[in-house]
Formats: sequence, structure tokens, C-alpha cells
Amino acid sequence: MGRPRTALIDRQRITTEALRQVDGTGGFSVPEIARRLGVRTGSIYHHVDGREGIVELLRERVCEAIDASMLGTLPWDEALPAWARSYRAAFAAHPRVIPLLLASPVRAPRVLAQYEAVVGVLLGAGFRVGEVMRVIVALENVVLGAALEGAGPEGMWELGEEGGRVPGLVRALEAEPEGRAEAAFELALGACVRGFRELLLP
Amino acid sequence: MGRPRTALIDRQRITTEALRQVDGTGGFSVPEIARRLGVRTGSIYHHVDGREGIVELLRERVCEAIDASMLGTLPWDEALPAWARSYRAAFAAHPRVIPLLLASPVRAPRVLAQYEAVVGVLLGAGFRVGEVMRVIVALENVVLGAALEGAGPEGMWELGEEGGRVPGLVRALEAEPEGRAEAAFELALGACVRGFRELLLP
DNA sequence: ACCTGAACACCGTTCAAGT
DNA sequence: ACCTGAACACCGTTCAAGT
Repeated sequence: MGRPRTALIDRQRITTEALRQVDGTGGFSVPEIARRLGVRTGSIYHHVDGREGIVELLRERVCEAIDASMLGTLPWDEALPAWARSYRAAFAAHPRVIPLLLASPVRAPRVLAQYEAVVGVLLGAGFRVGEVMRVIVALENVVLGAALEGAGPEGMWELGEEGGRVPGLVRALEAEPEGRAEAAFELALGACVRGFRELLLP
Repeated sequence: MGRPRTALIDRQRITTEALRQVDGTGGFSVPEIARRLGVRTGSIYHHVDGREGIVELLRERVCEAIDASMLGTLPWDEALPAWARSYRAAFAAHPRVIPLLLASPVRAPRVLAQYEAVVGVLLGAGFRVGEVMRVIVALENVVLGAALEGAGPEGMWELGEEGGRVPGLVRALEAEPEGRAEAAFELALGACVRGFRELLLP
């Protein structure tokens, strides 16, 4: 067949299909992407830097939805929670990609640029350089943890027959109100920001 | 050859070898475990419920190191942070297993029993049933997030040439004191416990 | 530059055959 | 019960050959 006049696939379509698979099954495979796009497995490698490259594309795709515009305008203790909420919403829309992303370090320039902006906000607010990463990581934990909850039917606890041994846990899971993820997130977020503020005191 | 007089391998040795591989490379494979134990791939399946079963064994192995004894004795606001510290230490010793565990829901009875105990502590302290999971999940986010930091050379940010574009991030990473993970964890942990306490007010 | 077709080494899983 | 050997379907990656 040889090279077609116009490319049959592109990075965008590869990313979309990979995300579709991850949302549905928690994983993806290169041959399966190729099949769905009506192309041979090898063709994928003309557009993408292997499987790891696709993971990085997924990271970029999910992170595109994060709004970071407030980082330059609002004061730090409003900008940080606002950014965190947008961050969480982006990942909550695709919670099953998170384990995938944790396996490899962040390389996507777009994502690194956001962290760079957050560093700027914190330094501008008066946080010491040596404390900045501590604050960022703490915030990120809360954000990703909250997003992860959407990964399973009732979060990370999918109790089958084992439920009989843990009646209290079952009760607690059943008693949860609808918007648990949201409420848990706001609880931890608020607590952390107040904790950060104490670092600024002389 | 047929069945040997005494079994050549057991679940314990399979788990130890799998953990060794995960600590070293971030992943494991059934054939590689078999090779290292001097046995054929198929033999593994006589002792273990497939690859997923091995993941669950890893969860149990890592969680064995968690001390939950304080859950029955100390008041909630001392028991919870003490449990969280032990929890974190156990995972910080093997940070690369965490992404593996996130992919599948918790089934290990030993682990579920600990959560059951925490539920009991919180109910006993006066938290409402509907709030218990919120508190537990928030705490767990902090714990696992802090443990994850040990996965890479300098946490999740392994900057190569991309470092030139994010000077502030590089500066912040370099300025971090030695015990960052520990300090970040204590910061978030303290803030969260104080946040939880406010839920108890009338 | 971009697709095919074919190849390679690897993986997870199963199962009859042996003791 | 537990090991082997062989098989199966699948995966990630590479690459010459074609346009």
C-alpha cells in the first residue's frame, strides 16, 4: 500500500482512543488502538514515542482541562484552592488514568509550566524556597486522592463477600451522602490551606 | 519430573521475589518470578491466583508492617496520626508498589480489618457515620501521597533537559531540605487532624 | 513522511501428563 | 497436591519494502 496521500491517523486520534480505553477498562494497548483506528499496529509508532509516549499524551490531554489563569491574579490563598479545584475536576473526569501517570515522572511541558507558575505564586506570597515543594506536594496529594475516589463504584473499596467481616466499614460506606468525594476534598483542602498559612507566620 | 516430595516454592517466596522486582524496576512478571525461583512459569499458578493474586499478596506483605495496636487504646486524635505514621512508613519502604495497588480495589482481609478498626475509633469519638469515610479517605490521601515521594530520585519530578524551562521549579527542588517527605507529611497530617476535629464541634 | 507485513522477544494463562 | 512441557492468544517494538 505505501504512504497514503494524507495521514490516516494522528496523535490526537491516538490519544482520544487511548483515553477511551483507559476510561472503560483501566488500561490500553497499542494493538487495540491500532485496530480501532483501522490501521496496523506498527503505524502507531510513526506518530508516537511508544507506549510511554502515549501515557505522556494522556497526561497532557487530561491536564489541558486545568484552568491555571488565577495563578497570576488572585492572592495565594484564593489562587491555590481555585487551582486545586480545577485540577481535581480534570482528573475526576478520568480517574483511571491516575495510576498510569503515577508510574512515570512528569515530563509534559504544559504540566511543568503550571507547577512553575505555582512555585511563583508561593514565592511571591512569602513562602521560603525550601518549603515550596512541601506545600505543592501536600496539595497535590489531596487533589489526586480526591480524584481517585471516582475510579471504582464506591471508591477504592469494592466489597464483595468480604463485606461480612467488616460490618462497620460497610455501614460507613452506605451512610455516605451523595457528594462525598466533593465534601472530602473540600475538607482536606481547607484544612491544608489553613496549615500552609501558619508557615507564613513569623 | 512430576510432583516433588516437598513443594519447591510457596506463596511467601513468590511474594518476596515479586516485591524485589517491583522495588527494583517498578513492575514484575510471572515468568521472571519463575525464572528467579528456578521453576517453570506454570508452577506459579499452583500457589497463587494469577497476577492479580500476586498484587494482593504484595498489598498484604507491605501492610504487615503497619502497626494498628494504638487504635484500641489511644484517644482518636492521637491514635489516628500514630496509625497514619506507621502506615506511611510501611509504604515509604516500598513506594513503587503503590501505583500497582491503586489499580485494584482492596480485598486483603488484614487490610480491611484495619479500616474496620479505624471506623470503630471514629464512631467512638463521635463522628457521624456519614462522615467517617470522608475522614478516612482524606487521611489516606496524605499517607499514600507522602509515601509516593520516595518513588523517584527527587520525588515525582525527574527533570532532564526540560529543567531549563522551569527554573523556579528547579530552584524549589534544589532548596528542599533532606527530610522533605517527612516534613511535608507532618504538615498535611497535622492540618487534617485539626480539620477533622472541627467536624466534632456542635 | 507514513503505511503494510512480517518478524522478534516477551507476557499471562491453561492444561494434560507425570509423580 | 505440585511440577513440567507445550500450547494459546496477546503484547510492545522494529524494520525493510513500498508509495
